[in-house]
Amino acid sequence: MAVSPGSFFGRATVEVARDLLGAVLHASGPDGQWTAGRIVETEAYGGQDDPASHAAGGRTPRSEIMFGPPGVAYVYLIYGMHHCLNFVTEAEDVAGAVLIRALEPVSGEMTMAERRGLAPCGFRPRDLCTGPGKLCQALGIDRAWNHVPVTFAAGEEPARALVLELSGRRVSWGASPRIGITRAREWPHRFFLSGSGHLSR
DNA sequence: GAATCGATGATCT
DNA sequence: GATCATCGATTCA
Repeated sequence: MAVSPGSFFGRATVEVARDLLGAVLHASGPDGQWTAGRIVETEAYGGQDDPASHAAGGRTPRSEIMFGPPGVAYVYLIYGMHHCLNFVTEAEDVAGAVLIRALEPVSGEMTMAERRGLAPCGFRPRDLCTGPGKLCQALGIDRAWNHVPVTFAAGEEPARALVLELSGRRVSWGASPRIGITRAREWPHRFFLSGSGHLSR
């Protein structure tokens, strides 16, 4: 793959959200355990022009990261108990981020189940990563991952590394309105792999 | 299977 | 003090 993380993520948020579909995300948790899943559902969030975005009100201490360099993780806590994983997009000083909504587990399912508090055997793979909060728990991601750079090849990092495998992406995707928000609901900024059995509800 | 509802804390006004 | 991009338990079917 010829592209760098900076050039891949430093594009229009909607394009990045669509191009992430089918890519495999590998993450090494705080315990050094690797897990991986295919990205099957994303949502694009913009800047001041997007009323549903954290950056809608301009730069604040929290949204500052969305204006920063592309290709890093943005993790925040929602409803007091769930983490959400985003990737920063667009050029520097332009706000944008892609929310990762659902994964199809590829490897490390046992580790995921353990982190999610599910039984070691008998759990359903569909219960592991079919939602933003669930996949963060399964991958061991919390706010300590803020600013973690996304790379395209495994490095030496023992823990809290994000490696994205862009090869082998599928092309059959769809778009729909975003989920669970109250503003700008009608924007078709949610993207998903057609026919995936691992989409969020 | 679908619908309802409460928990919970960082952030910003 | 209002907001919020969720989940899981519970209910009804």
